[in-house]
Parts: sequence; structure tokens; C-alpha cells
Amino acid sequence: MAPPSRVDVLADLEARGLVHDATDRQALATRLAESPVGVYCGFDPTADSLHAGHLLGVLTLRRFQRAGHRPIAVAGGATGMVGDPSGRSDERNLLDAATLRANLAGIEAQLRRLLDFEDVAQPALLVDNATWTADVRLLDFLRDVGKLVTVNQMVAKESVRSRLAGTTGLSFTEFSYMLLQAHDFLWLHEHEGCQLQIGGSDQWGNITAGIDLVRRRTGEAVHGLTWPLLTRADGTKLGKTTGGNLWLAPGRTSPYAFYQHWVQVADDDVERLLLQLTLAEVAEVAEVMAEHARAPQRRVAQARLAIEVTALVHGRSEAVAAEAASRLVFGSAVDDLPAAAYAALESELPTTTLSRARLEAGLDLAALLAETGLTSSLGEARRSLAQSGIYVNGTRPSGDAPALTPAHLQHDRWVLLRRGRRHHHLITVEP
RNA sequence: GGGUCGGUACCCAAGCGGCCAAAGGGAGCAGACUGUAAAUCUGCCGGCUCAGCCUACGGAGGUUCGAAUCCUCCCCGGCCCA
Repeated sequence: MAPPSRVDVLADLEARGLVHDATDRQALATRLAESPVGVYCGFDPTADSLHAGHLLGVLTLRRFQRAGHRPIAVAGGATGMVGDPSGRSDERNLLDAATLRANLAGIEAQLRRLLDFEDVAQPALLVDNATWTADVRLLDFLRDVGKLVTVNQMVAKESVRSRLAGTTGLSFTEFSYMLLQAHDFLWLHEHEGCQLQIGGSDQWGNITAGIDLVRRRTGEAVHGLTWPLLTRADGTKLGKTTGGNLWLAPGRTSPYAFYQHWVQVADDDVERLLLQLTLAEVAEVAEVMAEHARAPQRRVAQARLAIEVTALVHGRSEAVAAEAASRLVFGSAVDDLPAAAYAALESELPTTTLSRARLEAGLDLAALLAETGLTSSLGEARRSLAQSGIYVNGTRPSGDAPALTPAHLQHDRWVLLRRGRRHHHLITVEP
């Protein structure tokens, strides 16, 4: 099925539940129909990798691109120096220049892989707002930008208001963030033909600040659109794992762990995630959901979500490998896997290599669990053991101080450890 | 600058000289039930060489047999006044 045309993007976004707020929808629709427009979304380098939350921005840019518009991804080399107060209850710590540079390089590389720069009609554009901001002189900025914005308007923005009302306060630096972002929109409008800024709903205030600035400076009407923040059905934040964020960088969150996160998504969330985090057409998602409804225990919707999102971020072959490993490990007969299966698991599961000598000497299982990181401490290892939460090759060990011995080796080489229902770790012994 | 209130474990939040590794809630983890879902019930939930010890209640000192709790100074934040 063909992606929506230039004209229907809006309707498609709405069908996916991706429109939280938009400026004059009629005017925006008209403008989108007229001719391709530049669409801008910013990504601030708060870490050296993007995380699951950023996927919405990336994908929405892609949706516009597929519909024939021009995506402009802005890496916030300038705004990242200041820190966006939106949606935060306390003051950010400023990043030092070296960290910022490293972060910027990290997310720029990811954006390059996630967006299409080859597309002949409307190749994506990736820019760093530091290129047009770094050399702006303070006095010029105050005269050209500051003069066009009243503090009254700024104070009225939700992001500022909540901080003024809260217990933490707001530094002038963060207060100014909005002006920088507004200035970005103005610059992109004047130099790159940008007509539309998109972002999460927490960006609404910053986006409208930019729209106002453009109107005052140029008299032209530009547009804004936000999507609802990515949350779970129960309202809690999505894209967080136990260890923190769900990162796109494979070094921080392995493709297998990334894949697993999406397979484990709740039924109540899976449809929305399919709509919002994959490029599958709306009608197709409906089909998947219908199949899922017929046999929810098969979890076809979650499986589809996981493979799609993982493929998007890590590439098809990584996604397929993660899926295959998942099937092996969550399949029924874990104690009867062929050697080839174990070999495949080595590159997917977190793995620890032990010397044969250590194993022959007899290894305290609790200590090993802590060593491998399957449990976060020795204490937790003992607790899990006592609570029957640990499995060796799919079987619960018995006894007060269970040990790992050569007898546990499968194919004379591997042991599969598991904590709870879904945390696996592979032990490999040198041949 | 003055006054005042506050800074407790991942988060919120009690404690206000010993019974405090610190109530309660949330999050998280495990078990039962399941479908790698939700809901529910149960247990756990700082670390360790684990009947004990160590680290911890913004920071540094001090009083005391003993301090998260009292005193001094400092740092950070809110509010009010200037």
C-alpha cells in the first residue's frame, strides 16, 4: 500500500493519534497541499545517543518525507548548551563543551542512519543550530529577537509557569531557551524554507514562540504541530527500562534487549505503538490487531511491533537475529537446544566466559549471578535463589548454596541462566 | 542583605536523642495465576566475609554513653520583606 500523499499526511497522523495540538489545522492542510514544505524537528544532545522517546520525532519526520515533504532534523549544538526547561521540574545541569561535542556527534550519526538523505525528491537535511547561533552577538540578539517577544508572553507559557509555581525556580538561562528555539525556527524559515515545526506536546510553548517570532519579523504565517508524549496505557512513561532509558545505541541497549522491550509491551499499548512507532499503514495495523484479538496468547501484535521497531533502529538482520534468539530462549525445551542454537545465542544474550578450571573447582551460583550482572548484588542473588527465581538450563537449582559444576554444561560448553520469567544470561566455558 | 520554611533511601513522604537501614505510598524484583499481557494475591526491596559488620538521612565540625533527630558554621532551594 502506498504511503499517504502530501495532502493526506495530516489525516494519517491523526489516524495514528499523533496530533496533540496543531495551529490552524485548515490553514496547515491547505499549505501542505500547495507544495512541499520544510518540516523541522529538533533533537538536543543531552546524551550521546537518542532514546526511544526520540523515535516519534524521527518517524514523524519520515512520515512527512514519505508524503513528499522535506524533513529538517536539527541537532541542538546551541540549545543543548542552555537546556530546555520544558517538562522538567528542576534545573538542568549544564554540559561541558567536550561532553556536548561527543553527544552531538553521537546523535548526528544516529539521525543520519534513521532519516533518508538519498531520497531524490526531498532528501532530508541535518543541521546543527550552533552554526547560526554561536556567532550571534548578544546585543544583536536582544535587539532583533528579544525586542519582538514580551516577557508577559514567555511567562504565560506552561513550561515557565509550572516552574515559577513549583519549588525549584528557573534560571534566566533556561528561561531564555525558548528564545533560542524561536530564533531557530526563524532562521530555518528564512534560509531553508521551513514552514512547520513539530515536536512532543511539551514543545508547544517553544513552537508557538517561534511562530510568533516569524510572524513579527516577516509577517508570514508558519505552522506548528505536536504529538502526545509517549506513555503507557497506565500513564507511566514509556521507553524506560529498569536500567533507565531505552537507548538506540547498540552499545547502551543491545538490539536483543531493545527487541525484548517491545515484545513485552502490554496488550493495551500495542496498537498505539504499532501506529506511532512503525511505518506500517493504518489499515495494516488494523489487520494485525484483528489477528491479535483472535489469539492474544500468540502475541502477534507485540512480535510485529518488536521486529519493525528493531529493524528501523538496528537494521533488518539485527532484528531477525534478536527475534530468533528470543524464540530459542522463550521456547519450551531450553534444556535441549542444539549446539548451533547456543552459538547463535552468544551474540545476542549477555554472555560471560568462564575458564574450565573455575567451573571444575565448583562455583557458588549466587556469587556467579552477581558476577554476571544477572542480579545486581550478591544479596539480590541470594534473595532470588531463596524466592525460587533462578533457573539453570530451565530448572530451579535446589539446596542451600547451589553451585555450578561441569555437569551443568550443555554440549560441554554452555549454561543458560535465567532470573524470573525473562532475564537470560549465557555462560560459555572455553573448550 | 533580613526573616522564615525546607533539603531523608530510585521517586513522593513520615520520623524529630536510643526500640532507625529509617513508617507509609509509588516504582522495581521474585513467586502463584497467565500469554514474555493486564488485573489480583504473597514475599522481597542499601551493601557485605550476613545471628554480625559497614555505609547512609545536604556538607563540615561539635555536644552526648548514644544523633536523621540537639548545637555551630557552610552549601542549595522555596516563600515573605528590603
